[in-house]
Amino acid sequence: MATPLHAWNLAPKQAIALQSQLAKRLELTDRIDPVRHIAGVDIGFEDQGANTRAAVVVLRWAPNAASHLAVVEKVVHREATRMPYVPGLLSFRELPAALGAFEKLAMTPELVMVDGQGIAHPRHLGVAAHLGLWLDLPTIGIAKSRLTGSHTEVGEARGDWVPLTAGDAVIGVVLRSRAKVKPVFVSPGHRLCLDTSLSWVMSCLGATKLPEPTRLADRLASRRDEKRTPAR
DNA sequence: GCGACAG
DNA sequence: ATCTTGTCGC
Repeated sequence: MATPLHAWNLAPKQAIALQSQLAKRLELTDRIDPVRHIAGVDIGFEDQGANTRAAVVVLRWAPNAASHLAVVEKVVHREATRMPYVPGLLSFRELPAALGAFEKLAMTPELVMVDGQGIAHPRHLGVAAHLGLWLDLPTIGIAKSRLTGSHTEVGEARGDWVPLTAGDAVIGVVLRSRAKVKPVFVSPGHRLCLDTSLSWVMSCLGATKLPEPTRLADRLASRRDEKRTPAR
């Protein structure tokens, strides 16, 4: 039978085929509404991996207001883990829970930043790209390490960056988001070009290496957060 | 055949 | 990702 247009519990071979099909639908040019809110998404695991914990944090984007980058909504969603971690197939493991979190979200952000790769993926469909297609929202992938592609050394000053390439194609940038700290890998997910993706990430940088949306989602998705905020 | 390999 | 304490440095 034909490969289903979408599904989560797929055998690796089917999942790979689906990624190649979905990648054809990606829009890598800007198609974004005026930004008022930016969401950060990240996934964590509990009970030795048996359960998946998805976190979405929405920040206000108002450059000239006191409420700039203030948190306006937070959501945590848990569900049983369905797939193991397989390099290149991360979205099949993390997206079900992420979508569950978005369903609980009261508002819709105009831009979404995801912890992981966008198109900087073997078949151009990293978690950020896959999520962008599913939600039909502009997404950007910010990964803490490299999955694929090659690059030269990055300058050590905050803001320095070099292109991440795969053959002749530029699939992302390696950005030194913080002086002397391991760089992050930025790549567009959906409905944005690389230049725009990079400028959004840079404009959301705070005092740490991760842009605020992703940093806060990271904290919420992590077990570390429970120690700060008693479970409930 | 031998590495590399987001979270 | 997760298991985990202290410790080096701005």
